[in-house]
Amino acid sequence: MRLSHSFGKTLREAPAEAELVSHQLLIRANYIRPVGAGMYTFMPFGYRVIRKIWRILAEEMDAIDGQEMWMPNLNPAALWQATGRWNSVDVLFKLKGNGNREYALSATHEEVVVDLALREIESYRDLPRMVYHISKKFRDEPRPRGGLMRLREFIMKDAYTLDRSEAALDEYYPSMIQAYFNVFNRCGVPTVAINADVGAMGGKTSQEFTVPHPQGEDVFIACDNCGYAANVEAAEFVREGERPATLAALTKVETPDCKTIADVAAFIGVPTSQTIKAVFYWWRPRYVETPGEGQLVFALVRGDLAINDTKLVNALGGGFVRAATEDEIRAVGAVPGYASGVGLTPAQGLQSPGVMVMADTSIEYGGNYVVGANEEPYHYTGANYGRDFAVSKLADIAQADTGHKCPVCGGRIEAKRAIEVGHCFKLGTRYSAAVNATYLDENGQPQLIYMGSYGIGLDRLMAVVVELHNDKDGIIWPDSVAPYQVHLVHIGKEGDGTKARAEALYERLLAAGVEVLYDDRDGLGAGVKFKDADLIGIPWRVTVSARSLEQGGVEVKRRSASERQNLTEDQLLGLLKG
RNA sequence: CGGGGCAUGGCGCAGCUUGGUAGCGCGCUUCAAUGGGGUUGAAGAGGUCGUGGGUUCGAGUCCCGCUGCCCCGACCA
Repeated sequence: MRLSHSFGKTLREAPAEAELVSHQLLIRANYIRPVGAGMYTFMPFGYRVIRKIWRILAEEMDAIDGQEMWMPNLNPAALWQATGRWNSVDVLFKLKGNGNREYALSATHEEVVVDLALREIESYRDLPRMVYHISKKFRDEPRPRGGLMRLREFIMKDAYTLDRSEAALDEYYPSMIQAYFNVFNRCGVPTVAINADVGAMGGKTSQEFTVPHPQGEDVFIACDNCGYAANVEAAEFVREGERPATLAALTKVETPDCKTIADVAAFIGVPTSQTIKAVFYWWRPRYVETPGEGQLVFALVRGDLAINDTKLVNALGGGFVRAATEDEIRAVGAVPGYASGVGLTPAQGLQSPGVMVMADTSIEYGGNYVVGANEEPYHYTGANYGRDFAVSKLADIAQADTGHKCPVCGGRIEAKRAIEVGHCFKLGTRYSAAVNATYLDENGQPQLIYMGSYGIGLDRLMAVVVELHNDKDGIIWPDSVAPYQVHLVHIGKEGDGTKARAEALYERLLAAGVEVLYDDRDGLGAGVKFKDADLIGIPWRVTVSARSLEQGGVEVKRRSASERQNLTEDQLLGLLKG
């Protein structure tokens, strides 16, 4: 490619709104251009990087018996209604065609795949199968951000496995995990696989592939001692503390202006771990909030811990929660700031009368608590679980954090930020059951197909590569995903004969099958061309100039290194081919 | 959805406090010089100041509405 013919150009300054390094560099170096919030055009260089990642993905998927196909991005509403996700996936883009026909833009492709499986898979002889495709996904994200990090329209490799049984899926699963590590390693992105919440995907378990990064959106828990790693939405930890030997009497004390745990603990003179925090949520079964649907959920956790919403939802068996309003709280007889389970009658379940009181198991690891009196401005001291208040359900709903005890080895865990670049889900029969996708086993009996789904966002992966591979001058692409292998730079003035030599080398490299970006622009100083080369970040820089010719040929420099060496053209070809 | 910020030429910004018909750097065009780290000089092109309304003799500037974009949070397959 001749730079003199390339579409678009590099920018000296990035747009002010670009904050992430990858965002700034990808725009400055002419890889991407913004179109709207969460929408980007991949310029020619950028698209070449996407194609490189594409090829790596295809190779790794093919290596584990994957078959690449291509599914539509426009889906009939019926497909999504059949699995129940038409109304439960909040980020689903919905649109209407002529008349009343409704469609969804593909947010993912479980629906299409399970519908295909329903039609194509008849016998156990048709299993197992693995199909994948690389195409656009559309999600109405409330807040796109970070350039390519979170988009409304993005490119995803999504693979789907169809198996006879859970055991068969379990057997295959590790090869997919390995393929994922291969993909990320080949792209120069070392990842950590962590246990994660399955979220709206449904299913049993999932592994998230993340890259530790200070500006990542995910928080995960890691144990340096044993290697335990999990997303905070799923991370477990050991509750520490003991029940006191003697239980104090329940005593009401006046606590003026004590609306937070810290206030109360300081006022009474106890550690926060000797208090119980009460948090109110409004739970509803579907994302869409309908008046009259849903109910208040009262969540309790020991005062030194915090509640994790996702864990709470899982403990409730699904649905959605938001913070309850003050009116909703008062309606059940609790007082915001002075609330506790004392005096409340816990419901047996979501459908039963009474107040749903969810408590973290941590309240069992302590006692003689300071809790709200449900009366302003009073708290109780000496409150004990079981004697003074009851709960609907004890569950693991507290968020693990730095300093807590590892559930595996008892070591100290740490909370870290990370970017999620891939996710593997064991879906089980979540989708096949919804549409009754079955096969006939050896006995002629219909059995549900076991599914798995496995995604990698190409755009986000590209951004992460840049986050990990750059310096003050620009991008430093790993060879595997670089848009070109060689950045050929010509420096010289008209009539000095250098241009002809550069042109000849360009033709020779092309003939040898080398991917070359050739800076053939006339009249530019060496500084401009070198700055652009550094910004664009192609692995090899090859310079043809009067100086290089005097020294016998071409000057060769790795983008990642500072040394330069002079080689003959033959040596250069040998280097690139070797 | 809650909080904050921004919107002036392709990009980065000034002008707004105190209303008087828009300016700087980069980039772009032309010419000349330079020719190994965003080089230099000269001459140019390019903006109904996001949008709708209001106040005013007069609005980029003041007031109200809307839209878009960015950041934090919520949310997030």
